Amino acid sequence: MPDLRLHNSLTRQKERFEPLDPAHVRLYVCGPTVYDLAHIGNARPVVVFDVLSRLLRRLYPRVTYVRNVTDVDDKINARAQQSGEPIGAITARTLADYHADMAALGALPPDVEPRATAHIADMIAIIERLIASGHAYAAEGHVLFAVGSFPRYGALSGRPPDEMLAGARIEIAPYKRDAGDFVLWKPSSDDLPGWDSPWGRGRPGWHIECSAMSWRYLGESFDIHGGGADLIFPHHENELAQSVCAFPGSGFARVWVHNGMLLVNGEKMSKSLGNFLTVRDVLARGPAEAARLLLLRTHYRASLDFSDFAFAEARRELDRFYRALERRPAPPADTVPESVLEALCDDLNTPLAIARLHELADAALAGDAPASAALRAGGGMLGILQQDPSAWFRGGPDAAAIEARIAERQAARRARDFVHADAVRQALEQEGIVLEDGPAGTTWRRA
RNA sequence: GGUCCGGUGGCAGAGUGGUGAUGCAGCGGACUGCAAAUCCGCGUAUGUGGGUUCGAUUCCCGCCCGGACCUCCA
Repeated sequence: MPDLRLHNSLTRQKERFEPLDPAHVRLYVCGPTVYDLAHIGNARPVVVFDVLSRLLRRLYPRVTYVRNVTDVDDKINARAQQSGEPIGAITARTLADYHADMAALGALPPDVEPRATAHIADMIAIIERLIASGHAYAAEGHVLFAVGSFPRYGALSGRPPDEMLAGARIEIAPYKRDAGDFVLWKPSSDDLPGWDSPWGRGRPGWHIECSAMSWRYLGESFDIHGGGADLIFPHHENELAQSVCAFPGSGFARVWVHNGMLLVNGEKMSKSLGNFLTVRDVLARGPAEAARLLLLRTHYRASLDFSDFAFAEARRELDRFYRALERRPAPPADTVPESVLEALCDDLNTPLAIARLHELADAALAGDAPASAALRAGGGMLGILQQDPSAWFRGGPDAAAIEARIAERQAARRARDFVHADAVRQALEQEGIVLEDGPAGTTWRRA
């Protein structure tokens, strides 16, 4: 079994992964803020960390994967105000949609999916600890984290605190001691969600929930913290500062893993730019499995330019894999080939793992049944190639009607009426159905 | 402006201090009634200028280009 090596954003180096407790690996990933449909950029970390969790489960006896749900947030409040829909309804509906979309992309649910609103007491407990230890202060109903109290502030994002503020385009609230201080707790007016606290009725700042929920489910120190690269600053920097100051001596997350951004036409996909493509949009254009493969064809830390062309290409690649599986049916096997495991263990090199799958597909097409079994098992590590090839090629409605027309063509061919036979072929081709004549008869697939 | 990341064939995309993976597309051939698929074969790439080295795509420096973060963001 190869050693797992991961790139740690904290050290900016690839390091050998050594769990705090080899009997129990703990992973925390930042999840969605539930106010709108997930876009394909939101799906990238889900798919990436799904692969990481599958790999960890293969390598270690027990893994706890926590992914939070942010269900208290000013974007949610704004959405509710704008549409008139109650906050609870928005978050419940959006979370259900999120679950459906991520399941369609083949992502397994995390072990724990805690919601921020269910952990207000944990957040208050951490804030109290921070105040007691001099790392936070209350001012005008707010509680702020004092960045000056934490010398290592800026280490994760690589920004010395003073420089960090020079170009910041934020208006500095007058009650802040230091321009970089950030909100742990803020007051809520009556029309906004709020909870009673030692500082009055209010709601949490953005970062504190992750400190609270990771603490609650994984402890003061855990192994891996994941999320999008855009979260490094300020979210993860702040989270790290809060947690380490609240629990002195703890290391918080040992390894920080960040996925690169998804681009559309060379620009970052983001809600503010309005150029986002929802997972739904993507699923309407092609198979979910092709979307998943597309997300894994690029190394997770690199940026990935989403395009229809790449989506179609991913689909053709899957055609090849499923063709190999169909030609050489293999019993289910869960012996993941070493070549695939080795690629994944090298900082989750999914593009290389996919290249290794192609080697197996070649062997399977040449008649090697064990290679076919290995292909399916290796695909399983990536969360692909688990469906029946027949469903991949011929799934969907109208199968019976298509079969009937193929039979009609076969009759024509037997009668050597090739004009009629070709007319049927062409008609089906117009409908996106490709026929393949072989020694065992004619088979078909959707192009 | 500050910090960081990256520039590999037509496209996508890995690895590597010493003959440059893999896929898609393209071309030629085999196979096929015709196709499709498959198989065989072919071609084309390391942004740029220096440095280190016997040798650099790989390490170092400058430059150019692209992107991210510094504000909600996956």
